[in-house]
Amino acid sequence: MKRPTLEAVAARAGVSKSSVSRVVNGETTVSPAIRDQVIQAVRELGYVPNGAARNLATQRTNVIAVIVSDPPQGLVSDDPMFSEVVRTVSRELEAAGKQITLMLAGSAESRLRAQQLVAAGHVAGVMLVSMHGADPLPASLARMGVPMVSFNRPSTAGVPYVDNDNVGGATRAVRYLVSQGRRRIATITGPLDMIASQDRLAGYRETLRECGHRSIVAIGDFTRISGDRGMRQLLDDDPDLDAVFAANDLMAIGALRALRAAGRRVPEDVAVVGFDDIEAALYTAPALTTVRSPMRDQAAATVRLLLGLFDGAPRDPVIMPNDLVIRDSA
Amino acid sequence: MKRPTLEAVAARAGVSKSSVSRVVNGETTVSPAIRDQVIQAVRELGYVPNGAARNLATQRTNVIAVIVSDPPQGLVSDDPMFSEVVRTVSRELEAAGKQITLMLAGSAESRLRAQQLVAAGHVAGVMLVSMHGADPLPASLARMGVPMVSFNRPSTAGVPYVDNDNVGGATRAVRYLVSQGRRRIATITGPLDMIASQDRLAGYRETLRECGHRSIVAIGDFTRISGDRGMRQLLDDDPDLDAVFAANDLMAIGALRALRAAGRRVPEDVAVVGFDDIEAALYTAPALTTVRSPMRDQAAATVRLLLGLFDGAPRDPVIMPNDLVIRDSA
DNA sequence: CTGAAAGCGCTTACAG
DNA sequence: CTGAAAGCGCTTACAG
Repeated sequence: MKRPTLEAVAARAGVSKSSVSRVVNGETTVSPAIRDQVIQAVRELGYVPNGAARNLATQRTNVIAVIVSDPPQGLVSDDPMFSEVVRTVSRELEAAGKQITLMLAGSAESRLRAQQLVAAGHVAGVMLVSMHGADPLPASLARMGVPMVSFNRPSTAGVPYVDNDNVGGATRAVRYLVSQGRRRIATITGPLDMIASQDRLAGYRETLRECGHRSIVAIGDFTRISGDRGMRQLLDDDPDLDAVFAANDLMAIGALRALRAAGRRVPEDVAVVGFDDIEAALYTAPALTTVRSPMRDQAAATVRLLLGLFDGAPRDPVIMPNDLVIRDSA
Repeated sequence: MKRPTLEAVAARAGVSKSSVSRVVNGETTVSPAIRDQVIQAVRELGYVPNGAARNLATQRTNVIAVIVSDPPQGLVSDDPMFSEVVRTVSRELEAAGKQITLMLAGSAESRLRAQQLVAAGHVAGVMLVSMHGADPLPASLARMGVPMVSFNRPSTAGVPYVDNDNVGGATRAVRYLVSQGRRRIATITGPLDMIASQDRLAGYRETLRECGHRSIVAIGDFTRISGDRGMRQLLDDDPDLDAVFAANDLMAIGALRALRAAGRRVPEDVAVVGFDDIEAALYTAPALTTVRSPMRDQAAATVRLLLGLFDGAPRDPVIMPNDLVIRDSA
């Protein structure tokens, strides 16, 4: 049972293919009589236009590639931020009539596949999510001239992006700790090849310097386990520390576990501040004080930025504000 | 700067379009001489076949639609299982040379969009994720004859699926609690329009009945907050309960918070067992005893099942085993 | 093994 | 407003 074609509809309605095409595409230059017959025939036959044929004829597609830089172990996609972003992005994109093709571009071969997809003309636009600085993909896609935006500031210049105020957020977190009388304030960073990690670390460093305190740094990778390990290491290196700023909530959760294991009370002995305000932050013991990043808004803004590109809208970066949510851990 | 076509390659290589097509598609019936010239020309021109044209000519596509039943609030996609499944599925599908289009089909209009996509011939196969029982989508897609599998047992008969042993897992959890001397064992269920929830509840009920204990049930929806609320309600209704089986880890995390707030010690006063063994289960205080569901394997198996459909492989359901992981909460 | 030709199902100037 | 015709860029019998 083959699917009905435009031609079948035309035959059924007793009009030309051109007219059917016009009606189907909502053009207004069609007489009501013809329109009705066509609509009738479409309904009777259950006609739905063939997507491939349409794409070929128009030389367009409405597919947006959402490319998530995800290493094989799945560090990124384990992050609740990932779900949040993917969900919001697909909802918004769908609402705009776009189709989304999801690509996890962690390996060299998956990056190649992403390039092929764009090269094959399958894709009208690209949205990059959490690219690592060293990733060559943004640059090579940019060279192909496909409209592209990035969720998070990418290291490739010239790609429009949306981010939240990472430096400012870290600054607020550290200032708050200082204001609470904390003096030995450590940090656990994200992977340093990501701009967000660099910015949060910069905010931390800068603020401590201004306050005349020294930096105590452990390098993590945004996973819980790296937060746990980072915290243990910090405790080893500097048993007298009285606060830690984790560059995301997942690592803060790991740090809480390490502190528990070490018998330190939170916040009495060590204050803990995270970053992101994922839902889990409400369920830790004690509940996590953290910088709330406006992921949903940020994702929606990224979609708008991409959609705007198709209409020649300005490509200016968007930086969204964030704020400190004070709970019980600091 | 237009992209080069097959025709351009043919001209450059001094051969026919047919030959170029054959080489590009890896057919073996081509003389080495021609093959080399074509490969050379392809390289020089940077030729990549136009996807739409190919799809139209072959009447095929390699796009797999991954349809996630996600209500507007995003209950499902908040779940770490979601990320895990989406990640594994896309990795496996990509490895098989398939492209994935992600659809969050929570609303009536997004369901319609999914149908249109399939009707337009854009999709070679469909993978359903966590459909609610009442969802009409599986049935209507099945009617269109598109190859389809479901991650999780769907309520629509005839759709091949992969699941894990929900009844067995719940049974193991409850048996363990009984073996530890617990007598008043409550449960917090998932949304009851999902088969997984029904099965886990059935396992719980059945086991308690066999042991001569009565059921104490609160209805949740797989979110942390519903676990918290469910637990409070259970505590109100039956202050003497000494154990709770949460139908997933997220709700167990919520229950832990409620128990903390109520001043109950875990596991001394109340034992808690979850289901899924998400990574967060390792970071709760105390660490969560839970039924480990083999999400990654299950996702991979679902992909294999779908791929098998294209080769006429058997459509038998696959049920994967799970096991109880004993930690500190019970 | 190779090539000319038809066909996939649409859209879109163009003429009327 | 309507229709005939060309064209989008491939694939694939078919003949040689």
